[in-house]
Amino acid sequence: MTRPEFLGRDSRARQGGVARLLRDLGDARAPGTIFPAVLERLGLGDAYGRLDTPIGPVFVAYNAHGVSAVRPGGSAKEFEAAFRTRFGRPIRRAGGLPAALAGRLGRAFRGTGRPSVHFDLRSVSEFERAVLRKALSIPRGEVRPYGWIAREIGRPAAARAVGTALARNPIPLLIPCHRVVRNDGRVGGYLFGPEFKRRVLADEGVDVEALEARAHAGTQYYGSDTTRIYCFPTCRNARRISPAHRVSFRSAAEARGAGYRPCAVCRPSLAS
DNA sequence: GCCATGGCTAGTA
DNA sequence: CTACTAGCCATGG
Repeated sequence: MTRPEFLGRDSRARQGGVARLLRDLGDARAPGTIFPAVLERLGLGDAYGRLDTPIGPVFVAYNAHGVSAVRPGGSAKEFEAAFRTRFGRPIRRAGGLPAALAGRLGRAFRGTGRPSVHFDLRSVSEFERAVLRKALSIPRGEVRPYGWIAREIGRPAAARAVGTALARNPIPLLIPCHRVVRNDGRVGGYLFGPEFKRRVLADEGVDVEALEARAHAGTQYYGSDTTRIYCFPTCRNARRISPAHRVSFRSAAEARGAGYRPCAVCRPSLAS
């Protein structure tokens, strides 16, 4: 049996004490009906609060392990119902979000400062965790294809499964599944609809029009004829290429054929 | 270039 | 085992 894994900088430190004890109880297969009740009694169950963000109000659920769920808009009742359906455990409304958490969340949603929010991803599979972790590495203002995530996590043929994994992202927006797009540059699907995805991306500074213009033109990569390196067009390096030195490629094969090598930052392709 | 269709894919309920 | 997908690629009009 594999140990649960958590994302976050000091996740190791969080595995001590009561949380550790309770998790071990979980490993010993404590009955699912008792386990949440114990957590609840110790104040370690899930609570949630509402938060205003640049893209509107969101509900955020959290517990001792970190943020467990996020959902934009809707009513408190809907959020509670969705949470219970998804996780099968109770949730209670917090009077207000703890000040420290509210501060971290505010910075995370605004994209300022270093990321400092922990996530509770105990309920997701190994594969989904790998996908979500990789999505987390896509910088604000940039996008990467589904197929890129698949390659990066060592499952180059699992692009479609990456889509289904992202569709089940329990913590959208904070884990930026909206930054994952189709290989041809089109925006692709989203939990809350493609329009919402476009809006969030635009809010982060992505030029969605340019994205689609490139899809239209069949441009997948930009290269610099001075460095002979090619990038995803939204890569921070690609954005520094002056128009005079910028070259468009329709495929990695074309770029390589022209003597260009992949950017080490955005890693547009790993093999051949 | 567009769109539709079908095959193929890997992971989940 | 079946029946789903926020995909991808090739093909044909």
